[in-house]
Amino acid sequence: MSQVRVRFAPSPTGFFHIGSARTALFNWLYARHTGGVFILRIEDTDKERNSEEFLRVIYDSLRWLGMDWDEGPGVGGSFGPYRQSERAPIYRDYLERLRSAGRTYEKDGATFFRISGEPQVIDDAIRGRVERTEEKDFVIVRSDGNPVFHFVNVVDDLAMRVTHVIRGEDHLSNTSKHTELFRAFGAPLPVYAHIPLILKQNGPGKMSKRDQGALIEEYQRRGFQPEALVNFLCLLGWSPKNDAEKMPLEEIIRLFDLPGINQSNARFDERKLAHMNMAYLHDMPAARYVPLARGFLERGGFFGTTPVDADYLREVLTLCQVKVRSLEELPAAIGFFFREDFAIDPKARDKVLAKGDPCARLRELRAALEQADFSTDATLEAAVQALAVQQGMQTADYIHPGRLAVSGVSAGPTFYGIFRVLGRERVQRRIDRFLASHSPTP
RNA sequence: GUCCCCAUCGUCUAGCCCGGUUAGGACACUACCCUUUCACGGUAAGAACCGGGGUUCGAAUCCCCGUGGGGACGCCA
Repeated sequence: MSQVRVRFAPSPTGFFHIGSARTALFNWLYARHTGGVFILRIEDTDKERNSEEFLRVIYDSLRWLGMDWDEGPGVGGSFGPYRQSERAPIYRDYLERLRSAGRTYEKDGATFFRISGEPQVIDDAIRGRVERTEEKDFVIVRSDGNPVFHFVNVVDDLAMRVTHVIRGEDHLSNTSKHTELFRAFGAPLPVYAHIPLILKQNGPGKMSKRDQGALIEEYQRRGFQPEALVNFLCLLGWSPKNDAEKMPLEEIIRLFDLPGINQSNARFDERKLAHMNMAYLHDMPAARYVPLARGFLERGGFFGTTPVDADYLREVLTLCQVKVRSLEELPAAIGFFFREDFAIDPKARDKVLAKGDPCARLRELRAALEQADFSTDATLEAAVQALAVQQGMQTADYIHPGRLAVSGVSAGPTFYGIFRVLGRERVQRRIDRFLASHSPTP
């Protein structure tokens, strides 16, 4: 069989969303799996609703997710141009073929296609045999002279020698129009593969651009890993059948195939996506994680104009690496490492202050820290344990007020790690400040 | 309304094609362990074959009918 040629054909009429990304991904994966060609074609025949901004979002999102196209805008190819708005002469030629075959007629200024009315049968790669009979002639050229989706879609698939049409199930009912056209051109049908839809996580219906968590650029902005999103997305409607979930892209490409795609719609679950993203973050080597996190924080203006010490930042980031599900949680998680004016969580404070004599413990801790070895977590732990034994206290009696005094919250990375990274001077200063504002004594 | 597609834990799914499983995994949830926090990690528990008819010794698996869900019915794509 000849080389597989698939295409992703978005129209730039809105932001790029999860459903489109998954359709693109399945096409891309199939092309890479088979050694075929992945074509990007822009379906911009609706002049009213197109915008250059949306077009840019499509390119950016595809690139961000790592889906490179072999033919299409920017890279060219033998079957261009790849924007439908630039293919008018081709559509004229094909229209003429239909006209001379007596398959068109004019009405109200528009050009209609005369259907055969024969039952249209396809052998869908995912759904099997599907039969549907088209009942009405339909418009292929609007009265303003612009050709319509069904027509240009088929003409381009024909002209671009597309072998497999992998698209959402919402097109299944349209397929009878398309096969009518293919047959009118005397052309063989491509292989159709109608993939299940992604349903919104709350409420009925398929996911749309306006739904929570629907936009790809949103995940990019929030610091999700594109590999994690790709991994999550490929598992929505497809399974490697071996219980594997987190897989390297090469593995996904190797295992991906049309028969592995299931037939029922899948509901989007942001919690599972968050978990996948966390898994990617955790497994990332520091050499990659640190610059990535740093870049994200810089873009968000986290450091302001203050220069950061690279070594200190690396310590902070690696200490907190296992604490975040996505990079967007980073600023809140590491803020206290970079500023003295961090807020004290009132609930945590009330809880700590309610038990025993935390201020006395803090004074003891501060004094003990004078001699403590800050070089490793273990030496700090030993120092605090020795202090507890000496005072007849629990280490927890020091840990909880200590954590609150230096970070303002009750949760975070390991207590000793925070002290080690912050360093003696800063820890003592924060304890002093906490004591000054929270001691019951005058 | 007409037509098309689909149906396993709350969610994503394996198993179905080629009938015989304690119906498996993951997310989420719960408990315990670890860390005297939280998270991570570990262990355990709960949790599903939409309903009804067939076929069969035997049905999640094959067939039919319901029901439910989704989609399409534009001079949108």
